[in-house]
Amino acid sequence: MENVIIPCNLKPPPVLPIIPTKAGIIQPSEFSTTISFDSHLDKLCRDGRLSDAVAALDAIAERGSKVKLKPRTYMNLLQSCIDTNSIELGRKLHARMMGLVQYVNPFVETKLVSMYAKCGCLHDARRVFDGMRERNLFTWSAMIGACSREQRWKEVLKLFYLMMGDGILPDKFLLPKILEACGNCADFKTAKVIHSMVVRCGFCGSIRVINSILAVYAKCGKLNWARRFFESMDKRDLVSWNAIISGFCQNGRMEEATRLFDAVREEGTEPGLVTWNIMIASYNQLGQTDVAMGLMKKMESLGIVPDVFTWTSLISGFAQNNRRNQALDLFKEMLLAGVKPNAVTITSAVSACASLKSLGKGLEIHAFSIKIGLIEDVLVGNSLIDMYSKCGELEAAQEVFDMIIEKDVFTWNSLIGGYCQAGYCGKACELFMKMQESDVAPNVITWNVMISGYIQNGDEDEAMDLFRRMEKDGKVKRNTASWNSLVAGYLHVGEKDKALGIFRQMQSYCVIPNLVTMLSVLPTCANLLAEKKVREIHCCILRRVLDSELPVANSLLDTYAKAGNMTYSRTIFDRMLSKDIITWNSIIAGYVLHGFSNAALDLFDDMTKSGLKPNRGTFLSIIYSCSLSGLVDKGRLAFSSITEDYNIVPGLEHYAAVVDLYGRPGRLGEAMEFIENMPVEPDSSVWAALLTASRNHRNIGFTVRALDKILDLEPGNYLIQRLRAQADALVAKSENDPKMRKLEKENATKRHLGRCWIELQNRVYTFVNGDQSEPYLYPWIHDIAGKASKYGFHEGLCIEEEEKEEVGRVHCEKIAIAFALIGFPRKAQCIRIVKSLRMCGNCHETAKYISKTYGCEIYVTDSKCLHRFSNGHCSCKDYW
DNA sequence: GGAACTACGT
Repeated sequence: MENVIIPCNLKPPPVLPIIPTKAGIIQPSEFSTTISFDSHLDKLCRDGRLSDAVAALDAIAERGSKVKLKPRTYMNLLQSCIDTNSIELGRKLHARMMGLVQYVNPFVETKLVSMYAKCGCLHDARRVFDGMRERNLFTWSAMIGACSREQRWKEVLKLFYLMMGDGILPDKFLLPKILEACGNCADFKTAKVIHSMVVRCGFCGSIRVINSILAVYAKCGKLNWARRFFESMDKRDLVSWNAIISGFCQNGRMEEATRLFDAVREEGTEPGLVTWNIMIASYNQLGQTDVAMGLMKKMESLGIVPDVFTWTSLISGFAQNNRRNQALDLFKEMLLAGVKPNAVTITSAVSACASLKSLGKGLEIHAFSIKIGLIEDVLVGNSLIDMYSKCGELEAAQEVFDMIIEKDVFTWNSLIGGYCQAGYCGKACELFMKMQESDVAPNVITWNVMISGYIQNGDEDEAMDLFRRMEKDGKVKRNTASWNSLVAGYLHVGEKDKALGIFRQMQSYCVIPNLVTMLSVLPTCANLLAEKKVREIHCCILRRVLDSELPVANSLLDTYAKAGNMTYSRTIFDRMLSKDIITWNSIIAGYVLHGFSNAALDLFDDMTKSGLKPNRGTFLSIIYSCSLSGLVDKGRLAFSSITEDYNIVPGLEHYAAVVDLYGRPGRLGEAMEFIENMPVEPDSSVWAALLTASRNHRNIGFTVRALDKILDLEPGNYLIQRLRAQADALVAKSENDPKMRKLEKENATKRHLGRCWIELQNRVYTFVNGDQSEPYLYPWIHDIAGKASKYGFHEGLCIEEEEKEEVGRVHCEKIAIAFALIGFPRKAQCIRIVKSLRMCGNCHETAKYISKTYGCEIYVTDSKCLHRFSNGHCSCKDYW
């Protein structure tokens, strides 16, 4: 601002009194000229004394004087209110006018509408507008302009039709706004109406109107219309090019967009900053952030300086493509380049911090946004609330919430969600109540957030109550996400069956499940008992055409593998058009699970040939495949290449896999040496791998060492205590060890852990060791077990997880197999059993024998691994 | 009195 120098010898001008002594008449002694009350008020306005002018009006009205002012005076007063953004004075003025103006003047009323509209009081503008008897083009323009500023596009279109009904046509200034609304509502019909109107009324001369029409066609995805229109244009400017390029970009047709981008030059125009921005933003949205980055470099080399749009779209592109740290680096770079971020930029950067749960960086940007005066922005505030909630800093989130003056539904939802996530349902509920009293109504998301908050914190009743009430009390229609909240909530608290129940119910209510539903429900079926359920869900996925969604296909193939159906898993894999690292890892892990190590290794080769980089999960499967195939050296090589070639720090799971690798062929010494040289402290999974190895190779010394190490780490582990006692008994060569008896007495409740489940004809049956529910099975069991032991049973180190089988205490999996084969009306071809403990050697041999003599496949998942018995062999190669 | 093409959060 310039400094105004006031000469010191000059007296300040006389100050106008608020009201002349007699209404409307000015005392000649006070003023050089006689002026009317109208001009008195005008002068007050011009001098910036708007409040005095209003006070004068007030005073006059209080005296009861009937003053008739010129409409022009009111308009000037209102215009001053607009210029100085003085909404309170404007309201006062409005109230006075109601009493003072004898006749309704559409011009004054229009001014009122535009005052309210410009000050953001859409409601009041609408009230005045609705009360008007006569509206002119200005009136409609003011109202439509206000709605368009507030992005209330549907209202804009409604107003447009009303206006046409009144016989008033929009002019070339109003048309672009209405067309913008058409674009945002995808209202192609109205756009066509306007197009023909423009042609008929001769507005074709306005390039802005023409560009707007082009933009609507492009935005509505009517690219052929847009192209034809574009080609028919007599005159095109850069904006026209931008509009058509943007249309192709938004519909993902990047090739055509690029061709058009090149065509700009051919026409002799240079692509401008906006043109580049459109291309850059599109590549970002498509996840091709590197291409976008390259474009920015190219644009800079051509001398075009990236602006806040360029930077912001790159930052949000990186943030949304799991490259949040780079997004924040870009943010810094932008500041260094001297480009001032705006609310959208800050929002993107803060949301990157939120996903990173990086409180430090979030705080920095919070402080920065205060510095540059963006803290009151609702967008910035909302993202900060989200960031603080995700970082568990609810007090800070609350503080930001309290600071936001004009809260929107996101503001409320973010904080409510934050409290729910942190488990403070009471606090969330309090806010939920307050929100209902505020002028922001809870939307379906608010209700869903509350529901999932309650259910994840174990308050099922309250959640169901909200779920029932939302439609009636909340006047909010339930959506798929509402049902998903219930499904995910039950899963969160481990209630798989209830989650599946909700899934079924949702289908009976004809609610269409979506990707999220499938991704929640599928993993619940990742076991041998649920194979049929997986097929059921698979059908549902096909019906909803969700099989083309990569995450769904990945989850489906993974679940099939875990449910024991490798054939379907492979079919899905083969039919997938695009595959990512998760796809490959899932199928490879599936083959390892089923003991097909060669298939796993072959797929690993295919995967690396396709150019994908293996990650930790891939390597884990590969080491286990090598272990299964006895390829110790190859396995060791794979383990070394984790660090050497891929720069990944191996996890404990990788170390355990290497112990398994040495352990299988009985290279126990090397396994032990490997453990001793580990750079990290081995955990019980590493020792458990050694335990398995030493048990399988009947090395009592190593067995005891491994058991002792595990007991150090998990002193309360009953199973390990039992095995340890058995080992002592074995060393003492006494079958009747007192320690063992003491242990079993103390843990009487834990003893009957031998339990298994089997699914037959859509029903799951449970059996415990020595189960007497089907006594007629026993003769068959004893007969088969006898034959099986002759067939090839060799005693291992007799340390088993459950008590020895005696007469009348047959292990449950034998009973289950017998039930499936002879107890059930239809003989099963494929038997699927889940067992709580590790199978004993005898049951394992029996299962192998049965698979050969009965020609069936038997799948047993025990606490160690999946056993697939077929034709007398087991997928674990007798090492488990 | 005023306009077209570009970036965004649960």
